[in-house]
Amino acid sequence: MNAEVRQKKIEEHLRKVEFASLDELASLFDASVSTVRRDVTQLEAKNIAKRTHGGARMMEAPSDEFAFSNRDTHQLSEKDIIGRAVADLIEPNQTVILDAGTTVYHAAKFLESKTPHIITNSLPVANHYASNHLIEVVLSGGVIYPRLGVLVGPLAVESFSRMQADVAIMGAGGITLEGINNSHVLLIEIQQAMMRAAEKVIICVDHTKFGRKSLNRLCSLGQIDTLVTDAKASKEMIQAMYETGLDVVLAK
Amino acid sequence: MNAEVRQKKIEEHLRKVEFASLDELASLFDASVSTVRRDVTQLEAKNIAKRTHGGARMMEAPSDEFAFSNRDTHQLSEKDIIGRAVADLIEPNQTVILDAGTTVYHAAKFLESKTPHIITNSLPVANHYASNHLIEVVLSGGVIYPRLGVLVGPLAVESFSRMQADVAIMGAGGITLEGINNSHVLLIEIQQAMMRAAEKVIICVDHTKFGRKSLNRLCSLGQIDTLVTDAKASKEMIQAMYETGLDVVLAK
DNA sequence: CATTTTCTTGCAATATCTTCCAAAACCTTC
DNA sequence: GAAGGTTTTGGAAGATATTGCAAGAAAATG
Repeated sequence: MNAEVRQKKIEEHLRKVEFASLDELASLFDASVSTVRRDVTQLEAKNIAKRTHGGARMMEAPSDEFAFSNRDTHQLSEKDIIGRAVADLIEPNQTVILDAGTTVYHAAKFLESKTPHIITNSLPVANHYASNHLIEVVLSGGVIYPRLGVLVGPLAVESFSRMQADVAIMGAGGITLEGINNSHVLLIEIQQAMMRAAEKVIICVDHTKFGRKSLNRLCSLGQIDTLVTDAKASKEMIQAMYETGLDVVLAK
Repeated sequence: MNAEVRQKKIEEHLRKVEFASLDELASLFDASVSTVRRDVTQLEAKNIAKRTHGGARMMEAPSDEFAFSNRDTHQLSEKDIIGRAVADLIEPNQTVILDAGTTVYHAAKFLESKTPHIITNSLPVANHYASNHLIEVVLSGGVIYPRLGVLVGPLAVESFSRMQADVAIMGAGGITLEGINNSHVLLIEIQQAMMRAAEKVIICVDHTKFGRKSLNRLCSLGQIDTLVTDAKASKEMIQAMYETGLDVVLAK
């Protein structure tokens, strides 16, 4: 079997089972353990999977965890750094749309001092401000998508189509020179409504999202105003994006 | 079994049972006590669990951070009794509107087995079901009213004016023979929209609400179908209400 | 305070990983 | 299609990580 095909199959399988041992993968796709180990190593380089001792785990975009009980403290601080940089871009008392990405959630934590008006479809963000009397939070309606705590569906889209905001702060599943992607179809429509409702669009992603293509296209780079990421992001891609006229902010 | 898989399973198990002994974990996942001890140590390092002598405890007890949920602990068991009685009135798979009252919140906890479709403007109710894949929850839009975690305002009213449901379960600030009252002006409009959206209206109040007049009138007794309360409620008033044709349920 | 349970530490057995190499498959060029 | 080179594959050897066990230390129990 072709290496590329095999890796694709491994990826598919991991998407289904989340974990798999190398033995399991080897027998499943009729290759030696050495071979699937190499495959998984390559998948890891592409940020698709994560190698573990004896197996591999799907690299679910960390934005997929509603609980935000993030295990990876290393990346958590990175997201905090990005979050702080995003908050620096916001003027006091602006109306800000926040989407449901984890990176965006971390940005939300640093917005408090700007006393913004917040519009969001993220339950975690809403909960974070729910007991704060000083900050007005508007929650869009919608169906709760369990794992993420995001409000989705027509009600959510329609809510945003009638809003007006100064800035939209959004996450993404992946970013390439061709545009921005998100792995969840349901979120695309909402994010597009958010973009229409806001005068300025800020995308914040950590470096692992660079070069990563997800299934669904959100928009081209020309449709956003500012990109905020951390210093580990690929220098070449950042340079190339900067040359397209995009305002790129490297956090910290 | 893979170490990572095992730790994931331990985490899941702990999320369910909150506490677990090392022996229990060891036999459950077919590993030695030493191994699960090391696992739990790692989970502790990631701030997921806390080690105790002989076992492990989940780090974050799922708690509701909203004011009302711990405000009245003295009547908590009474509200639970009412809540159970309300849940008994619901058929499986019905579409149920839940408002943001504390008594209603307690009813929500007992609805799980009916796999209802839930429509609500209460953040605590939404959070309660947010991670449950089996139950569909629609959250209305609106502005968050901080202390209570209720969604209010035109967006909320409008959301409900476009919904259709089998039952609406609502709380109240006070109830007399002349009708039902609520102290929060903002909620009245929403509750009226809820009533219009539902075929059947259930009001649940504990006995302290009887004879209590609040500032704002919600509706007359004729506009609701069922009243659920506890056994300490005034016998005379209940008898009088029963004679008007209202279906009164005494919980317990 | 003695007994029991659990914890820590060190160690040996096992499993897995890395690195290297040779065989096989594939590609290029003639 | 043959010759020569490149890539991929499977496996072996030593390095590393994980696991289970045992003995002494620490903590809980009554």
